[in-house]
Amino acid sequence: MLDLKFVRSNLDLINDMLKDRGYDLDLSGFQSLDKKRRSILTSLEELRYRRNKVSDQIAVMKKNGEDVSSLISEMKAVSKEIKEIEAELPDIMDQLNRPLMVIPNIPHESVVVGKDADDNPVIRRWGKIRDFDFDPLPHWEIGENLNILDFSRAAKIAGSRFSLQTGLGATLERVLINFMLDIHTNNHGYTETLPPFLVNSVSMTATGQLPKFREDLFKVDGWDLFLIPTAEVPVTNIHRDEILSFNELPIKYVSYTPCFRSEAGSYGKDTRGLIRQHQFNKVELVKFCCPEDSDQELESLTADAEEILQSLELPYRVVSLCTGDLGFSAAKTYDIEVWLPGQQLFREISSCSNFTDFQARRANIRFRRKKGSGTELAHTINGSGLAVGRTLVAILENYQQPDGSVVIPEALRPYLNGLSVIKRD
RNA sequence: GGAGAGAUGGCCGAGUUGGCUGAAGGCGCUCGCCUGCUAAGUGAGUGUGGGGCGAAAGCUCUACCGAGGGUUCGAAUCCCUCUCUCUCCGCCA
Repeated sequence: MLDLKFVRSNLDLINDMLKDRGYDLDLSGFQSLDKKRRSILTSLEELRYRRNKVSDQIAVMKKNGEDVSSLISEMKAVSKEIKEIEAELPDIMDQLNRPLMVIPNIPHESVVVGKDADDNPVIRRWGKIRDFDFDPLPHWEIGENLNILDFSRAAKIAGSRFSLQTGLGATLERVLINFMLDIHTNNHGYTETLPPFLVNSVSMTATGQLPKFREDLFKVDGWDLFLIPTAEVPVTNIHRDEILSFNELPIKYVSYTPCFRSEAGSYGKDTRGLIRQHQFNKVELVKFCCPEDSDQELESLTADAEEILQSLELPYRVVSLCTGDLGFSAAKTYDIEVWLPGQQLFREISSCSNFTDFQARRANIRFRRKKGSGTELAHTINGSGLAVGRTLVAILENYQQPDGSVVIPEALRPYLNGLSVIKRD
């Protein structure tokens, strides 16, 4: 959410921004509505002032045994008027908030103006793309051949877009989670957290999933609970409605959670394999920092995520999302895309974003530079470090051998009692 | 699921016959003084959101004592609903 005062006085800028992002939003009534809000507020507060004053007066007069009946009947009318004006306010606030809740964040000045993913500039590439002397298979064939991925039984248990991993397929997933958590806690200084996997609607609103993206979420019937689409939601909400102290910033959390997404609107897309699932595992990095540091903190968080791929020796590239591809809450986003030789494409494996104060304003996450000074909104940054299932996919496809076996990356072998290759049973 | 108790400022904790209590007192914290270090002592300050005025510092009004309603001229204090916490029982990993 953007600042009401900022929007009020920068409507032209906002409109240009919306056009760059490809949004169609009419904000023409905004200023007059806000003016109305303030005039209502002013008259309301004047009436309250009178009521407070006279009520005190009544107390004193009563003590002295004076007659207060005329004042009371007068105040009765004032109170009635206050109530009537108060009743108007929620509606006005709602009308003002509705556009405010659906205006996306303002892109960082470094973000390229563009239409869609084709306009995303590639920032850097890492690793050498392997030359295969055979036709590399997609991971679903590798996995089924090795008996570690079973999509048909997953469909029987839960339906499409679910997966069942067995034997080393399950172990590898678990080991990858540990591997990522170990690197981020030991080498990068993140604090590990294990949050609730279901959250209430207040939390979902604070991080921006609600009200705009309800159809992407799984809701628990009969409860005010949703399955989290990413650990970003519970972890960012750790500090909702808090005032952090300057010297504890930046706060850095790493969190493994399963993620649940309805993938509404993606029918027919990536229907095969582990790429687009209703449930998947992710290790998420979340930072809270002060405004002047957030650009740099995004860079370092992205580098922290990249280090996982480097350790696993998986080739990737980093792209910077253009205005048309940028997510709703983000001011700037780097997507890390891993190379998948079985499909001959780069596939997003991490999305690292600086939300500036956009999430913090909704979630009411502030900090104070020193005792007695005012509060400021913190900046929030997060990114995957990494999507676990897609990392497994990348390993299967990049490390596959002509005989159908898959070599285990060196860095993972200590986690697997030295196992160096997954072979057919 | 059943029975009971509670929710006040960064923390602890008063306030429950409704009215100078945005909130006593204590702790913590910040700034100053004093004591040649440390400890102790001492003075002052120390919530957030919103509105108005102001270039700013600031001044002023308003709201907030778990959340939302209600009663009343007036509510932290009374009534209702909800949420959360704690204790006991039941159940369970």
